Amino acid sequence: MKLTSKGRYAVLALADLARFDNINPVSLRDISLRQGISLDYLEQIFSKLRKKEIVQSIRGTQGGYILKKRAKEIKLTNIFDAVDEKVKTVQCKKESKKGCNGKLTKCLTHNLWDELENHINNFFEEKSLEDLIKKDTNERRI
Amino acid sequence: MKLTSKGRYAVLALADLARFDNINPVSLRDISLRQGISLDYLEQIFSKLRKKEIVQSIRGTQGGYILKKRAKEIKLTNIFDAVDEKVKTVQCKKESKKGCNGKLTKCLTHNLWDELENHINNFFEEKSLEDLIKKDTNERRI
DNA sequence: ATATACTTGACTATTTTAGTCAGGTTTATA
DNA sequence: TATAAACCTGACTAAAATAGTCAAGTATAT
Ligand code: FES
Ligand code: FES
Repeated sequence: MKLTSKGRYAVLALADLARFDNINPVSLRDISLRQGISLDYLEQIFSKLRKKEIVQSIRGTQGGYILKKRAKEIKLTNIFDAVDEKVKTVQCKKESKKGCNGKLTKCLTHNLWDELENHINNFFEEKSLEDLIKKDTNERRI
Repeated sequence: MKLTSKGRYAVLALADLARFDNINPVSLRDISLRQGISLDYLEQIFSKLRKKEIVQSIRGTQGGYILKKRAKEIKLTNIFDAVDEKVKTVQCKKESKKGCNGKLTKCLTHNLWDELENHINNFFEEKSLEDLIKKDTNERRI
């Protein structure tokens, strides 16, 4: 059960962006250098973030990205949703009445995994980008 | 971020085992048939569970496995630990002082992922096998 | 003009997962 | 004591997912 680097990078890059956002657009090149993430990979990620209206792009020289919403309004849920990082604990299709291997009833552990999924998603619903940069500023990191 | 089937199967198989445990040893063949898990795969899993003293094997005809501890005392944590299903959210080594890409300080998101890891592990610490079969018996499933 | 920086889609190496397979050993029971 | 049920072990492998790379653009501030 692990977090993929796509999700991890998306949040990291946005946290970086959020810190410089108030001044100028931030170029992916800068984020790439500061955070050690491949530029090409960042582009893939930001393309998705833009489509979900989490960031806005500004083209041309001195261009870059800015947040499209306030940091407080961007929850981890929104970010993960944008980059298709999803939490999946059950094996069956959740909507279906059928169980794990096409059985007629849900398996012994179905409810447990469902609870787990909610438990994790709650965490993502609660945390916003703002929480991240607030905490960080206190500790003075780069 | 998803649960692997090794972890899912381990818990499912143990839940099945726990329900019949009071009478006779339960053979992997039975679990395999009831839960639709490959016998060979189950053997791999139970070998690990045995090494961590979660189950005990009884060889020969009419043999099988029984729980080595009370269902109440077997937490999901113990099961996941046995089968090497681990929660991994940070990219860096947790013990090390260094950050994500060998940087000198921890990255912007390190604390966040660490919180997440704890959040998930708390869930596993709280749930025992007993919780699972109790809940199930109420609902009469197979 | 031109360099900077966004944009897109296809492609690929690596790693992880989810098993399979073969060849054992042990022991209850007929 | 023969035999079949069931545990035991390690090596192997196909498929899926991940984590990128690469190529070929377009837009715009200076
Ligand atoms: S996880 Fe849903 S039925 Fe098994
Ligand atoms: S996750 Fe630990 S430093 Fe980035």
